[in-house]
Amino acid sequence: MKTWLNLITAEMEQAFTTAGYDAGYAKVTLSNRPDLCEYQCNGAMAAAKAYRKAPIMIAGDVVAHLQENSCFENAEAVAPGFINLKIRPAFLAVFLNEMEKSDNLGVEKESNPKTIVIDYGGPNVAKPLHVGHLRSAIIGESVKRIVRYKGNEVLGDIHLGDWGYQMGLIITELQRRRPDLPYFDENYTGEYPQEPPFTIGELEEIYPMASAYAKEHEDYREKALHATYLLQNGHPGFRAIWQHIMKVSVTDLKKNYEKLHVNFELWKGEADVQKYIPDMVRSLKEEGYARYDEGALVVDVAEEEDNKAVPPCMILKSDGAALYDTTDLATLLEREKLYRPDQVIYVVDKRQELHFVQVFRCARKTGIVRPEVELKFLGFGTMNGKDGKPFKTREGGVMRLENLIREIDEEMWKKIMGNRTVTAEEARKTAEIVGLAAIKYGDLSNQASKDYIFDVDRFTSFEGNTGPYILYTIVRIKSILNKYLESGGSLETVALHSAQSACEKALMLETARFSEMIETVYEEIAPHKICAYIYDVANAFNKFYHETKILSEEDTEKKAGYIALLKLTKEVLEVCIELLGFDAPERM
RNA sequence: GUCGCUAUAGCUCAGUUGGAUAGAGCGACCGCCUCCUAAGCGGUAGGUCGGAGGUUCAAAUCCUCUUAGCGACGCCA
Repeated sequence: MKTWLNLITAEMEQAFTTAGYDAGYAKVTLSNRPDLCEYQCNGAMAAAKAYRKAPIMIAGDVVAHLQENSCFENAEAVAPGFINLKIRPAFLAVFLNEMEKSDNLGVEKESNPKTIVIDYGGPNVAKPLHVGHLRSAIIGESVKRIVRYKGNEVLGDIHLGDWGYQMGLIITELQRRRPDLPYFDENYTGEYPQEPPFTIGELEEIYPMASAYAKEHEDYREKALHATYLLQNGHPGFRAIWQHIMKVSVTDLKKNYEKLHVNFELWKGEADVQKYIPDMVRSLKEEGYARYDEGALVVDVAEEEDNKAVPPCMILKSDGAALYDTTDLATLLEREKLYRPDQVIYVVDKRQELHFVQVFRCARKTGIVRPEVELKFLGFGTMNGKDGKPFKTREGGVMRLENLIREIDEEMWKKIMGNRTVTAEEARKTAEIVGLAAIKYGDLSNQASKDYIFDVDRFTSFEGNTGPYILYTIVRIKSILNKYLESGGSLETVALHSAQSACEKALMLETARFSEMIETVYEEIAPHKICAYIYDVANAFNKFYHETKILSEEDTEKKAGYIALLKLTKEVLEVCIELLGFDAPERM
């Protein structure tokens, strides 16, 4: 099904063509002067130069050539050459009824579905999730849902940090506390225990303690580094501990991400790709891509057009150890091998951009990825506190994600209890649903690439452009539809009619934009445009609601038309919040 | 030092890829509940789009210069 804008542009193109002008000038856009018109076409002004004619002449010409019964109820040429357009209500109603009946509210699936891997999340095993992980999770999940909605095959990969120094630290600390464990007995030959020697609570206490201690004590640090080395080289006892750490930690991570409504198809990590590194390094050397520089093995990735120096991609440190360039290359290698993706999208802190430029270039140059694979870096900005500086706890420490969520839920709960008479238990559940919406909407309504200010008071507010306001609007619609059903109405038989009031038409025009909006969001990977859109829809609905008696409308035909419009509005809003990654409650 | 990003109302942000009088929300002020959730709706005040040039019928948007803030620049990830 064509998008609304394409549909009405097609009529304008037809008018341009019959008037003797290139159809390329016929693009119709949303009006920026709502007081004058609903849509406009500025093509006459662009065409003026090419045809050596006054723009107003062209505009008048085109208007005269519009078909008698076109989708435009009114078309007017205005100085210096604008064409102001008003939509014929009956035409709009027909479009919306078709949209309602179509499969995806009129959104076309990708004709050549791609296989896409999205790399987001990126938590470190054994370290608690903190606010720094929030943006990647929220944005990545939304991006995943958007590209999937368009019909692509999408794999979300959490890309765990599970192979680093933190593992050595934990092993070292565990050994200090419990040297009697079999993992540390070099002569031990039996099976290691099935049960992990720690709980998630202990693990979370061990890591920060060991990390701080190592900074103060050089010998301890050396030991942890050596333990890391032994682990990475297959020490059986340490491998067994590593397995325990992974199991305990991943279980906990799954629980936490679930709370955020973020889920991953792939729980791959750095450890999974270590096995590819030796062969990869060998072939990079053999094929002449890699060279030694100051003792380190590097691949040059600078290009002539660069106006800044792009340092080479480092494959091995001078001590022979791999580093993150290496791991990311090996990860691409594995993805090619296992999934053959058409596209890989990285949702990562924008400060890592240079690193990914290096990795992408190196992967292309050396043939680790096929030339046609699209590698995309989606950098996001920092989440700041009200003071404009990176978000911290009141004490100045790193804010744990759990605590942040708890704080928001608590705030939400207070507001719900203060305003409505619901049971405390229902309020708890609702607070969690609304709280998640508050956090996600607060994040996603900003452009991902920019830094933004995380303001609890503002995000949890029910007023203005917030998650709770959107949910409130949906709940209002649900409530009316439920009452309609209770009174014996059916949602199956209703159909939209031509708008009879300005606010009804405004709401219909907003809903009609849905598929066009999705196309833009998909092309630009811009979730914040979904937020801007649903805010417009919610405003249009609330105005309509305020001015229209729906359930008490006596003309049953008319009432059914209203109900159909509400139903469609609800569907649009629900698809949108689904793509943003949160749900609406039944009541609030 | 080099390169990049950002700068729009008191605050937080949009701005349909160059169009008409630059828009929202919050905060301030003023109205609207016998009525489907007032967690709503309407209105008033608030701007040299960081600054200076340029490109053209038209610039917040494109180009150059400039100021300020932030960030990245081989052996951490």
